[in-house]
Amino acid sequence: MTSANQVKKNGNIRAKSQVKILTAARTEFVLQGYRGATVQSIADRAEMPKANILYYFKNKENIYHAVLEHTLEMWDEGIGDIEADKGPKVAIEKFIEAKVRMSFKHPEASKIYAMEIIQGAPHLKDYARTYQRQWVREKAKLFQQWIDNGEMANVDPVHLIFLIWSATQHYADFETQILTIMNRADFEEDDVQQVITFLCDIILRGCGLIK
Amino acid sequence: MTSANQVKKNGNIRAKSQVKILTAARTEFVLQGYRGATVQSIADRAEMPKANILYYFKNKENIYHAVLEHTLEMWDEGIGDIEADKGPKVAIEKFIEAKVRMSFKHPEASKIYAMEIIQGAPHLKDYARTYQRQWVREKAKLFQQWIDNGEMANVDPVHLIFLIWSATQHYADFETQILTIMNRADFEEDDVQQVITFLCDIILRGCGLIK
DNA sequence: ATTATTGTTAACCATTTAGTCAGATAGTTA
DNA sequence: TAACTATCTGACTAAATGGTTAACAATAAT
Repeated sequence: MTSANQVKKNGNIRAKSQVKILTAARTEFVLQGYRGATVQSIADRAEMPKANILYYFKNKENIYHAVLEHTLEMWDEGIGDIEADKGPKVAIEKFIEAKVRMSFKHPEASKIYAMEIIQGAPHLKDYARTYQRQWVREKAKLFQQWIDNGEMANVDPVHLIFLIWSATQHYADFETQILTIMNRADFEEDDVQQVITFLCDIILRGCGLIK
Repeated sequence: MTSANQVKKNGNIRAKSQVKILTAARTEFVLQGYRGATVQSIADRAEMPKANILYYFKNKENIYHAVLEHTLEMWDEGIGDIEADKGPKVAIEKFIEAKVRMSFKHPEASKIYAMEIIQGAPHLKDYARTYQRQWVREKAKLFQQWIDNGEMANVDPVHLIFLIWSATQHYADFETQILTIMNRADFEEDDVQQVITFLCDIILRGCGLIK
């Protein structure tokens, strides 16, 4: 057996175990918070002995860091960028759609991030924060150009970004409440589409981009 | 000394201690979550011995319940109702303003509520949930009437309520992130006013209520 | 076949934590 | 003053928790 295959086989067990652990951990961290999630509860959910968990991750904090990192990566990827070349209407539409789909597809990711921020982002490194500031600055500048060109109404670009973030993430973070209010057990594709339509409609009109 | 005064004096110590404890507890619960906040940490913040805390509240869960209850009461009061008699424009304006002011004035209240919902509302009794469903139904009906009368654009009333909730509460829950992005240490009255203006502007236009 | 590496697990330990309790102190009433 | 009640607090306990260790099992390399 070649060296490459060997690494792959070992790596497989390792990778599979880690995924299993991180999946269980993500759920526990959402359900119980950082302190409330115990290594034992993660082990139970992953159906492994506790010691096995600590064989793959040195300690609880490392598990959390891995979960957080994975979450942020996925979030970044899934949302991608705002496409500047097709004008504000398409840009905002695409962005809202991406964020709404992300919220319905991976609510736990949004929840973990939300809890982290609510508690004052104690585990988030500075680079994550400054990176975000940079991102917002950049996009705000883009919106401002469209405003200056008369392509959209004169609304504060930074607050517009906050509005889109909050309105879309709400469906992930407040899932429980929304399901209760709508008297539903689960969301379906129709619901997702309806939210996208609603938000695009109202925000685009709010920005003077339709009608 | 009369019996009334006696009760008042005893009640004063009791009441004052309880307020001190609940204030400290609220902060700890926001910062560390339910499990992360220890009775000792609450005691430290309240500058009392731990045993004294447990003299006034039978156990940790009782402290949390008291915090939660107080939070919900305050939230209800502060927001009040949607005033139906002056039409949709004024109603939405007033509602947004009340919610934004609340978010900036009592961010911890919103944060505790948000964390509770994110984790699946494990401590929230059914009455709180069904009460909310009732509230939303009622207000949605009101919006629907305005829509049917041609007084505002045809937007989904329930999602409109979600939008206003999310957009306003965002400034409380994501305080940390927003301050970082805006590169500020604190919010000032001007910021509050700006948010109110921005949100009213964009949402009212989104509902076809201005321009 | 033997050795080395990787994975698995029960048993154990030190520390933290919620909650108890008995006794001290201060304030109130008769 | 004496009895009574509310407040306060250090010292304690039982359970839970994060993490270690040492022995064992499976797999791969030589």
